[in-house]
Amino acid sequence: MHNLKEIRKNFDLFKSLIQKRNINLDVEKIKKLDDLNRQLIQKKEGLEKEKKDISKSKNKELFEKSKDISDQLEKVIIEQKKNKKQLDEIIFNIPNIPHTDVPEGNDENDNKEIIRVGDIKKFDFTPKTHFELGEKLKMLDFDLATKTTGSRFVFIKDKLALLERALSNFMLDKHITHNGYQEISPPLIASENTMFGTGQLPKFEDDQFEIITEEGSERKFLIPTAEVILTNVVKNTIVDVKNLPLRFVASTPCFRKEAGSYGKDTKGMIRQHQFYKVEMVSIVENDKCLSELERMTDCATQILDELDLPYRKMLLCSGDMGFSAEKTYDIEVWIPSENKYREISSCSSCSTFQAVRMKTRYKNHNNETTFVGTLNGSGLAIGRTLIAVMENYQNKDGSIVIPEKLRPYMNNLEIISAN
RNA sequence: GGAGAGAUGGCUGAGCGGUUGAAAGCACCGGUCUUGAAAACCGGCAAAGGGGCAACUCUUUCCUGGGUUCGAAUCCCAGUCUCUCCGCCA
Repeated sequence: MHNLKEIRKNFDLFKSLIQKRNINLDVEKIKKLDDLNRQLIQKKEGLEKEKKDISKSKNKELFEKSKDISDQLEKVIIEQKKNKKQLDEIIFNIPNIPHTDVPEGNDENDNKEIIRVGDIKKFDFTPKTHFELGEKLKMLDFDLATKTTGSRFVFIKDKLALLERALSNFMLDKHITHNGYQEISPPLIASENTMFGTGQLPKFEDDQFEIITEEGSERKFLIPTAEVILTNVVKNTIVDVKNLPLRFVASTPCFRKEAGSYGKDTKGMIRQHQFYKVEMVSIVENDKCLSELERMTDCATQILDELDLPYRKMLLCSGDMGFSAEKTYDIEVWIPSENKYREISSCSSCSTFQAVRMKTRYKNHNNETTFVGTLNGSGLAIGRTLIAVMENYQNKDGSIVIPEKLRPYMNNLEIISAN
C-alpha cells in the first residue's frame, strides 16, 4: 500500500510510476477525494476542539451548546468516513511501484533472462510427462482425486509420496542449517486482515478459498502461500531493529482457486488447487531489500544446484510482477516433456508495500519510526520440484533415479520403479 | 460445552467520571563521572492523522464496535481475544 502523504507530494510522478504496470490511474479523482477528506478532517477537528474546550471550562451554561455541536459533529464524521472509504478503495487496489532495476514490459515475453545453469540432459528416447510416469508407476492418481474431491487435485502414493516428503525435509534442512532461516509450522488459515496485510485482499478475493465461519465473526481463508502467515508474524508491531533481519521458513500446503486459468495446465500436477511449498520470508531494514533479494534468490537456486536440475533465473518485467512486489526473480526449472523452462520459484522484494498495510515498523538509526521491508520467495515449490525430478531423472523403462542428495531422506533408496 | 478473571505505551504494570497521553519500573537515546566500560546521578523517550516554510500547533488513540454524560481508560451493552477451573477430545 502506498502512503498518501508520499503520493500527495507529486500526483503526476506517482501516476507515471504506476503506469509502468500498464495501469492508467485517475489521479484527479484521488486528489479530489484527498482534498475533500482533509477538509472534512479539519472541520471535524474544529468541532471536537470546541466541545473539548466547553467540557474543560465546566461552565454549565455552555453545556447545551455542546450538545448541538455533537449533532453537527456526527454528520461530519459520517461524511468523512464515507469519503475516506471511497479513497481507500482506490488506494488499496494500487499495486507496488516497480523498482528502477525492473525492465518495462507487458507480459512474460518481456522478462529478462539473467543466467542459465546446468546442462540439459539428452535422452535417447522421448521423455515422458510426469503424469505418464506417475500413473504408470501407480503412484500418481488423478482419477481418485476427482472421485473424492474434484478437479485439480491429486493423490500421491507410495515412493512418490516419500519423495515429496524428502524434498520438503531436504529444503527445510538447507534453509535452517545453512541459510539462517527459522523454521515455523504455522496455521494454514488466515484472518481477513492478515490476507489484507500481504495484499491478497481485497483485490484477489476470487483466488482464495474462504472458510465458512459463524455469522458475525471475522472472515477466514485458507492460505494461498505461507508468505501470508509468515509475513504477518510482525503485523501491527514496532520491531526492535536489533532483531532484524528476521528470516522464517515453512513448508506448508497452499490453496488456490486458480480462477481465470481454466484450460491452462489441466493435465498433471503443474497447476493444482492444493500443493506443498517451502516458503522463505525475510523482514529487513527497508534499505536492505535488494541485497536480501539477491541472498534469498541464491538460497532458492542453491536447492536446484544440489539436486542438479537445470534452471534459468529471470528478472520479471513490470507487467508480469505480482501486486505487492517491487522486484521479482523467477526461477524456472527445465521440464523435458514440455521442452521448456517452468516456474518453480518466485522471489520478491515488496519494499515497504506490505509493511504499510500491516503497520510493521522499526526505529531506524536516526531513531525515526519507519516501515520495514518484506521479502518472500519459494525455496522451492514442492509439487513442481517433484515433477522436475521425475522428468529429468527418468529412465527409458519409466523408473526414476533419486538424486543423491535426497537419498538420505529416503532410506537410501536409489531408484523408484513399479512395484 | 459450563463457571470465573482479564485486555493500558517497545515491554512489565498503576489508575477505575474532569490538567491522565496516562504513575512507577525495565529497555532505549543524550549528558556528568571514568583511561575505557560498568555502576551511580541528571535529562529525554508513544503512535496515527490534520494545519504551518518553520519554530510549533491541533485532533484522535488505554482490545473492537455501539451507548450514557457537558466530559469516559474509568459507567452500561454487544463482540473478539487471552488466562484459570470443570467437562469432552486428537
